[in-house]
Amino acid sequence: MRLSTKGRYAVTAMLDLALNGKTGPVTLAEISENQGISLSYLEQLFAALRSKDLVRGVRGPGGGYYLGKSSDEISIANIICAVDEWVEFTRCGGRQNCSGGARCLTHTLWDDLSAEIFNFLADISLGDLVRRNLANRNGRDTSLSAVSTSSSQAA
Amino acid sequence: MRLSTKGRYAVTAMLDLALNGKTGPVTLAEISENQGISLSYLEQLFAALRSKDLVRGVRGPGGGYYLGKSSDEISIANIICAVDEWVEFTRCGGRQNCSGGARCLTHTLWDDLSAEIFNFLADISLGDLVRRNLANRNGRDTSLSAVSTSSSQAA
DNA sequence: TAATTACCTAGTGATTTGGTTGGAAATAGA
DNA sequence: TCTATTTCCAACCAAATCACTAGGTAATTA
Repeated sequence: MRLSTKGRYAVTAMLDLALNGKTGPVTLAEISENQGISLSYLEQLFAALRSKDLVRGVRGPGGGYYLGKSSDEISIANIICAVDEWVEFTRCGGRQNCSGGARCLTHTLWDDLSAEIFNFLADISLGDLVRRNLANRNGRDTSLSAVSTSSSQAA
Repeated sequence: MRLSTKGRYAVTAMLDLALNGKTGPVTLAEISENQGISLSYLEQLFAALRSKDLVRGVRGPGGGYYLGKSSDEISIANIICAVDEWVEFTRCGGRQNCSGGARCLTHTLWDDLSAEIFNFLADISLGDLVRRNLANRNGRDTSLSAVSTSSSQAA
């Protein structure tokens, strides 16, 4: 898995779209202005998002972008994978030349952990984030998703 | 947050250390051999891990690295933060010049999500991963941590 | 026709990645 | 004490990635 600033930009832009796209299409110029991301960089990100059907573009005056599907059907994992080229994990290409077994062992552990992280992000949708915010206008600490058993360790 | 191949290398190396360090110190040469990571790159990673007291080095023949504390006291988030320089999230530096409010809104949403991801990774320890593997020798699908409510969405 | 917008391609400086080289300091064993 | 081993440390490097700029073309509206 890969979670970089590029993915953050994409998620941020999609959030902007989910929040402001209720009435009509949102232009990249608006998102650029709102989020402080350069227009051309947004174009590149949205090319990737469009290829995965996460957004739908409308050309011409009055055009812009819509979400490609309902905000509940778009997970954070979907967005990050679209722009960050889901890096395939080196799992020794099956079982070949995995010297000693110690290598395969840690690879397996890492793969399991990666899958867990992916599932975590796949379970949070754009809709979840938006609703959480609306519900949290003056309240506090609304749980983001079904998953929320944090405690024990801090930074 | 930031989850790159660099962090993956660090987690993988720490897993190797947790698995093989029961009897004595583990040399970087062994980890390099086991995991296919260059020795010098490991040195750089372990310099960062050492500065955060996640590992303890012993010089000289028969030397190597120990875990700096119990594997239960080392979270995945600890490891990734040590090598990846925990990127501070642009939250508009407080509340200044955040045009329109739409920007602050998505920033807040992103910050909340980031915190959630961090908590998720902070709740998984090296010890969890090791125990999961031992428990899963011939069994299947042992839950990794307390957190495991996945369903609904897939890739 | 003109303005607006998505869409496309190429390039660019800065940073990060993952690695190499060449050591120095500490320690165990001969 | 000498030597081998190992961590430690600094500088440097090619390749990739990041975030952006520049300069268009295609579709659509008024």
